Amino acid sequence: MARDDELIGSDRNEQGQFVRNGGQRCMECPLERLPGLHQPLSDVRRWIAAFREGEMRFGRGEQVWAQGTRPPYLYTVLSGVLMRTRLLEDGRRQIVNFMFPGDFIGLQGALDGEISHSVEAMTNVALCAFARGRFFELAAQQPQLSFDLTWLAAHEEAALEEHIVSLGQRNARERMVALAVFLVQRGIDTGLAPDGVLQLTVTQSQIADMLGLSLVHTNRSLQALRRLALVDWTLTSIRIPNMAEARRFARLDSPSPAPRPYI
Amino acid sequence: MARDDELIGSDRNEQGQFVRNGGQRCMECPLERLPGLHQPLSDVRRWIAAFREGEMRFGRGEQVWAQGTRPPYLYTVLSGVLMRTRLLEDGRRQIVNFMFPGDFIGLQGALDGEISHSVEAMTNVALCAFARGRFFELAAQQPQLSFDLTWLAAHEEAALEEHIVSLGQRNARERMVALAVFLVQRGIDTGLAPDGVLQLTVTQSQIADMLGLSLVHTNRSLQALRRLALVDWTLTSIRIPNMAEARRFARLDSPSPAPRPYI
DNA sequence: CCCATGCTATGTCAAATGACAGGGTTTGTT
DNA sequence: AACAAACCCTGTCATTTGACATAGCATGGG
Repeated sequence: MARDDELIGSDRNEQGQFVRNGGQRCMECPLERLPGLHQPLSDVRRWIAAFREGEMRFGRGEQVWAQGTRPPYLYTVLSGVLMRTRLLEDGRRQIVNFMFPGDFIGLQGALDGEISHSVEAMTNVALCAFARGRFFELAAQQPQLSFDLTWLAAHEEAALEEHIVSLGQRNARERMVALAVFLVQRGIDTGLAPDGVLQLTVTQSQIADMLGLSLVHTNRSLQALRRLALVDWTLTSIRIPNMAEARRFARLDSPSPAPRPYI
Repeated sequence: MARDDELIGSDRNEQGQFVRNGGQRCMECPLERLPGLHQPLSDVRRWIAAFREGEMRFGRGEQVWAQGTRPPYLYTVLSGVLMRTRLLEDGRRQIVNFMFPGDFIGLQGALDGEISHSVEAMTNVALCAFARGRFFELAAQQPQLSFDLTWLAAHEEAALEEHIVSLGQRNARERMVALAVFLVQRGIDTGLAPDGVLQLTVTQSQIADMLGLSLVHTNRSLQALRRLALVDWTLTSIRIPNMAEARRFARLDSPSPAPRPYI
């Protein structure tokens, strides 16, 4: 997992560390090297560099956003993995989706007041921070970026759609395989799983909250999948011995190889 | 349900009727009167009028888009209700979401090649058709529209998020109530349920496919809700006697009253 | 070393949900 | 009247999933 230790910390927050900086570091953006991303043109990049406010860091388990609040910043994920969760009043929790490097956090926050979900870091993460108030400038001045943003929104929508299909139509084991395939694929695309094994700490309780299953049933299903040699999912890693077979088992379509833009 | 009979039909399709026209009818757009929509400025509207290609009509049950194809047009819903569905190879079907007047159909289609879902008319519908190929012009020339599009995408995302919470955390009855509240609320916002009762033909089999339940269990749960006087959902209408109580039962947040933009 | 903590595993029973089969009702057609 | 189609309802039984209780197993701190 992204281990970003050399913190240039300045402003201490109750959660997260803010690193104000003019943006010249954009020219050595960590997203440049990632296989699954397509790079912005250099003048667009200059504009992004001027737009950004600084960098933010959070440790595993820290909340980046809290449901029902009004976020001051929007972010692009520079490194690490986060999850988007929703809480019901009675304590039930649903994990809605995941964010990998290159993903944009905050469309909802940009346009509405309060956000309907929380965002929590699953690993140590580094985020590129933009001011929420200046969001409209982006659409007005940079049609390409606005287009990219719409692209990201549409693809996020497609991912949620897939998740809905899982929850609605697939049984416990199929759901797990579908989720594992999704995560590993995103890991490969963003350079977090170069060898096809995603090193990511996910507890069974988190898996349960993603898939809408009880903890116990999650445990049993994981064991079954391990026995079937379909998915080997431990606390710290996800391994899929045979990707094609896993896809077939969960009745997943073949992956779409389109490179993602980022901001 | 929208009964648009005075067809000025010209081009007969195997499904749907296309009405080519320059767009002067935009100035008497049926979306103008709807309570939940916020109207575009008049110069933006003129631009939309020039952008649009014509009008398309479909009857209940007809497919507007088929999963896996490459749609030539993008649409804004002028009247009627549609649903977005996904099919698994083995025949299982998941209904992903619904489209009401003012909704934009096609972000995914605009940006990718093939679309991952089908779109089917639940009533007779009229759609405003835009050419897919000219989509980028919109972002480049009309920042306000591009912004609105992003707004719609973000809110579609929020709706799917809510749906995921339902499927993942709520039991059968709660899911039904949540769905009923969602549909009736959208009906009220778009003028389809002025008296709080949504006149919309939905079969129990469709409800089952939205909620990820079996047909039989759907039937029983519907009856239970009728007995509890929470939701009275018949083949042709949805009535919620006490909205506040229904919301409490399904543990739904209060509705966000933000008016939607449209294109 | 002990202890606390957080996570995974297992057993037993109960509740929710699904599968199958069949009957009833409405509506439209001949 | 007869028929068919599409939908809704009900009974019975099987399967999946959840609830609760408990045990095991690492890891880290004193």
